[in-house]
Amino acid sequence: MTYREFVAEIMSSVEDVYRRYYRENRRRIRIKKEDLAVKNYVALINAALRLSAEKGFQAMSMRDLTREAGMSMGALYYYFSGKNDILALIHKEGHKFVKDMLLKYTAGESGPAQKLRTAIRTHLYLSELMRLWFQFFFMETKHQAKKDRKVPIESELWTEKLYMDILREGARAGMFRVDDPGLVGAAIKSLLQDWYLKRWKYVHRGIPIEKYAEFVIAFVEAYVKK
Amino acid sequence: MTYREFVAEIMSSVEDVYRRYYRENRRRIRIKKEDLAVKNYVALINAALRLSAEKGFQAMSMRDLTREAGMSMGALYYYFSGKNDILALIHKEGHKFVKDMLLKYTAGESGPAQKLRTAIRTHLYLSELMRLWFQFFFMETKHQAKKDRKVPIESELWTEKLYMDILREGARAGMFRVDDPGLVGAAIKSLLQDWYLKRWKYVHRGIPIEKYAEFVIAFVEAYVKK
DNA sequence: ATAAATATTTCGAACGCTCGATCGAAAAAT
DNA sequence: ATTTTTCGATCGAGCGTTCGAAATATTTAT
Repeated sequence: MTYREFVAEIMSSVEDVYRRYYRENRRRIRIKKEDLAVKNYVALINAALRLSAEKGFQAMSMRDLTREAGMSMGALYYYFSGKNDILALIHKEGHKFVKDMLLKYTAGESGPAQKLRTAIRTHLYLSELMRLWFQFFFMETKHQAKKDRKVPIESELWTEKLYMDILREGARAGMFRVDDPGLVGAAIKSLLQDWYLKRWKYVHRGIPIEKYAEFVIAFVEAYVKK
Repeated sequence: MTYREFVAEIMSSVEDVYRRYYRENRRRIRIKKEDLAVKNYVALINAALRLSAEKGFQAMSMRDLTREAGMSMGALYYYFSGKNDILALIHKEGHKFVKDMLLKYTAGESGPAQKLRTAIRTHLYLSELMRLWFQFFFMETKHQAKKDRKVPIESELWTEKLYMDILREGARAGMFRVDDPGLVGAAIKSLLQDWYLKRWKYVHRGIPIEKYAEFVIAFVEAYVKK
């Protein structure tokens, strides 16, 4: 599957993220009309992700955000009851979306070899489609209060476990040789992360995402192949 | 070489970093006594690195810094003419130190195979010894003005070139099979980075640094081995 | 050797500014 | 007529930086 095909398939599910957030938090949210809320959450989160990528979430002021989203301070506080709500939305809904998509795409595969390839490819494609989200996950996690670090840490461990389970399954089936699935799982995550954390490097060298996916798969398989 | 041995060898060179900074910037710096300056730069940068790791450089206030270093606001501004000077010191002197050490340790090795192993091990050990520096390099680069991103970007590309050159040398000597040394170099950097960016994971699992070094070397060699 | 004079360093209050958040009034939708 | 949403001025707190006075260290004069 090429990246283009992947995007075409998945694009429609994106707005659902905001609709679910609105429905789950109706009581807190002062806006009553769902469609209006969803429309403005899309604009606000896109603006917040853009500004956070530029200067960091901390350095982004609520005034910056209103300017970027074309909204006043007063209106903004009808959608979020504070700056921290924005951070929480991105982390919580974002990680849930990633998890759902990874599960959906890997569930269809039969053998561990093919499952490993599909997981890597889907994960990489997702990180490209949601580039600003992934960058946000990483950059804006470190310096949070303990309780706000829970979601990102659990998500990190969950995806790593996804890879570990595939590797173990392959080892049981006699297809892989894996002495330490934990280290290999961490290595896969690290290689995938490099694509969006050092994006400027790969863009500058003109490396297409499909080629990078092939490279990561080959790199990992060289180590686990019997 | 174990990590302990490496630390014992290198520790003494650390204070030199501050002494050189002071001598090269004497004109700007309002403190006249070199030893006093060096002593307080050590305390100030250590405090700045600790606070930056905790809450990020942006979120660290100059008042936080004076509290952590046991110094008043007025005194602080005798050592730095602004918050940005602190950032610049860490980036510039830090990267220079890393480069010097990598060169020093890899220069001694003869063949490309041994050179690759030594580079990986030295790089990893350095990142552990200077953990807060490396974390700072990564976290505090993204959101800087263009001109302040130059040093980190050049350093990233320099170390990657170090690996690329070793890989090419090995390919010429017929010892390695490397189709794309750029991608392999980037992958090595990514794996090394994971050690200090996701340190909590490795600490939590009780993986010693020597074991991780062996893993990275084995992982890379499995791919480049003919 | 000691006191006076000078140079160096430290101190914390104060300044101007921007921040996140609030609020009552205006506008728009129902 | 009522509800819902938007607006931008306003608040107190905290920011980076400055500054004149106090404290300390060093040099000079006696």
